[in-house]
Amino acid sequence: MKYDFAEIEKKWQAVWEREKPFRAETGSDKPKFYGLIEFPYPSGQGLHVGHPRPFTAMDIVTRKKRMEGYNVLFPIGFDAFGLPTENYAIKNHVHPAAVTKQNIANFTRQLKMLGYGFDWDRVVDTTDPEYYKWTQWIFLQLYKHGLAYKTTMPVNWCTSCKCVLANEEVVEGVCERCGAPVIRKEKSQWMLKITEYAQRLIDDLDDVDFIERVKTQQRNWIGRSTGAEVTFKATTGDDIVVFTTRPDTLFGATYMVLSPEHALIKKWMPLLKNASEVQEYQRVAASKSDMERTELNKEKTGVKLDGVRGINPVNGREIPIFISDYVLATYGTGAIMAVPAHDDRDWEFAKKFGCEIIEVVSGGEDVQKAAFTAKDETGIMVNSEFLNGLTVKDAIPVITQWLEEKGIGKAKVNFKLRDWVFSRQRYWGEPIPMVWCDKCGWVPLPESELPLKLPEVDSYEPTDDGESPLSKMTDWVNTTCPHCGGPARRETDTMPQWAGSSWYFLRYMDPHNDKALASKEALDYWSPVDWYNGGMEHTTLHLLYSRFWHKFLYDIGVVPTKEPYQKRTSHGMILGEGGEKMSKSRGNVVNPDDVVKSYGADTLRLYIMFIGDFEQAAAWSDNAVKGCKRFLDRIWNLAETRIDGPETCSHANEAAVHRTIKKVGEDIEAMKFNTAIAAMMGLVNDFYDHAPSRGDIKALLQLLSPFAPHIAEELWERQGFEGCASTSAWPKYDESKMTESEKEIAVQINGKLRATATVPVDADDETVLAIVKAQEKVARALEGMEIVKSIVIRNKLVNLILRPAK
RNA sequence: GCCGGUGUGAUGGAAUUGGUAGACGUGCUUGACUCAAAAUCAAGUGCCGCGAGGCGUGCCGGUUCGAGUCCGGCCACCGGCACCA
Repeated sequence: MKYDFAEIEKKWQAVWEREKPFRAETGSDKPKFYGLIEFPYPSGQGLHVGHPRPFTAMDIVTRKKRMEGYNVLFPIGFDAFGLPTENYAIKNHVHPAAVTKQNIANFTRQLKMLGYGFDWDRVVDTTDPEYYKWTQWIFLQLYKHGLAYKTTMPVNWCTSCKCVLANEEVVEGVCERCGAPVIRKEKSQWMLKITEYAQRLIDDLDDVDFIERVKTQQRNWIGRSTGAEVTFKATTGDDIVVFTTRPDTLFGATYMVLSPEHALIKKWMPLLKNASEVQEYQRVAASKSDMERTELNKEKTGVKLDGVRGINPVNGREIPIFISDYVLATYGTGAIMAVPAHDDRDWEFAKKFGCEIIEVVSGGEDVQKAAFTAKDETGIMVNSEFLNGLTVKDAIPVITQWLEEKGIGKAKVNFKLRDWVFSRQRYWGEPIPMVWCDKCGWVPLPESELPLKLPEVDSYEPTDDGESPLSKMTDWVNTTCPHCGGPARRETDTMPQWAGSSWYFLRYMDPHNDKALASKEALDYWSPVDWYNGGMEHTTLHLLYSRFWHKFLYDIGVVPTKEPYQKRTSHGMILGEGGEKMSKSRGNVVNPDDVVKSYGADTLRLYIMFIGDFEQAAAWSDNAVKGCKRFLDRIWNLAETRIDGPETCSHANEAAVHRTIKKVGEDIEAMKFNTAIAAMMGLVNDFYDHAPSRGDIKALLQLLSPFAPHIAEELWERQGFEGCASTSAWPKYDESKMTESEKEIAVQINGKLRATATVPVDADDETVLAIVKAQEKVARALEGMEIVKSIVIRNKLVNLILRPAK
């Protein structure tokens, strides 16, 4: 009979649907294993072939863990709030909830079609009021602990989405999602104080097992720098506080620069002789978008304040003050001391504006020609009074202590990370459970009133004036103050998409709980997530946000661990046939439905794992898919009919079987799925040379089961093995059975490969050398030569170093 | 500019971590089966050379009996951050 994948896959999916072999049991005695994948956004296009890569990978890992005796939690859900659904709803005049329901049904069908061992009893949907009740609850806790606040500030505004974006959602000046330009807009926004957790978000990376590039990227984004805050006096008597990472260069500070938005400028304006010039510069700077401001980094601009000067606190020298947009209002104190001799940007500015350049670190080239920025031992302090002769490294603590003693400065740590802009002016998101009362200010909704449900509205259109569609719902907006009972208005902005995904992995632990986001028992049992695989694109978004929320929940005693995820890995993208990104416009999109129809889910699963290094991007190839189908066909041919005999390995295949068990097991743990599959292919090739025994086939089916579960189960049944392949015990290997009695080794002469020789395994050096020297090729090479040195590497090679005999 | 990564046949990619470079898959060539094709099975396939042999892991050098792997110096591409003081 032919391998009828369609029939087989249908059959086993029905069995799994009925018998639920992948259900996780909270509180079981077995060791627990919680494997997590990023839950998909249920878009109208359905599953993309990119999805099965991380999904299949974690399915394989968890299926193996289950076979190893773990109580596995491998859940799935839907991150269903978001703009594409809302936009689709607007365009087609349907309710976003209806669209969401439809899309989830389609995704569910596709995920089941691929045979994933999810626990389908734990599905979560972020748009379900029973779910977002708890998202709102967490927001209220953040508010009550002073970590949510509303403030008016310039924010990133996407001109196309008509919505505010978080800093993390702006990539190179454009919207991360739609690519439209982002401008700055002054708006009142809910903010979350992620900056309060900046240090811990960096520190605790040391305790988790994340791949290095994830850690580096997060550290980079949080952007910690150490230095000092120093107070300069102005000639007006005002304090100008600056932040510097190079307090050692303080004697070289020859001017100061304030950001155009700095508060002191307004105060000084009446004193300035060039006030109109300064105001004009401020106006131009304000009108620039972030993109313009950063793109225009070729030429520095600025204006000198005429009428106010600064005083360098280390030597009392009066120095000019400039305003320039190369100093950012949002970082440090919005003011800097400029040391042109040792900072490239300051140097460039000084050259243009004719500022003095004083060398205070020697060891570089002429500082009049270029700034000398080295911070290592190569530089020695000069022109710096009590710092002279010290290295930069040694000077920093000395000057910092001096500043502290004089009361004009102190050591300071700064972060690039900004607080999280948490409001969105859209409909399809969680309502923010806050009420504005003219008398009481912002008042949180009582927890008993959660969930605060989204009202039905006629139009989901975002408004051009930047107000949420909810603001037009006067019935909903107008309410009473929970505090004083007077008239009040609801907040009409909604939460960003990242809200629901910041804690969903907790809900999986106890998804139907209506008393808490999850029971203490479930949280204690399942926390933390043991292994979380997801995309690199979420490193400074979802991954960072959810670590922040989790730390907060830990602080208020809701969750038992400091970190949500013990291990984080990441997969590469699946590209189109030519190596280009898949897109509708290129016409190179591969639909999983089509692949499953032509080749079956098992082939797709196998191919997507065989396609290349899991962490690297890989291009789809229709031909290579066929190779995986061929592999399954060959297994089918071997095992379709029952092989009788004892369930032990055959003599001919024993070593290969044991080696493959070891290799596949280790490779799954290391996410080297491609080589695990290659090893199984090699074993099947061996079976074509030496017919497999009943035991040989059993081991193969068990190894195959996590990768291609349907065919493995079908053949398992046909062979009449006990139970199911997917619930059988993962096979064990025996190191002593892994090697044959003889081994082919390399024979080198003067380091060059000249022959090979077959020697008994673990033979002693003399025996090996005797065999090698007896080889014809070697004997010929030895003529007229003497052996200077013989190197024997056991079971690997022999290297003979020769020279002409005297 | 700073940080991280990658560079191996026609091609996707392997290489037990210093020990026979190219596993496994694709493609290609040849043979078997077939009227034929597809499918399948078998053999071959790094480059140059009829051959002996020589060359070969981005480039140049070094360490070593031995380097894809280690060290020094470059080049190219990809990703992150970026007037962050």
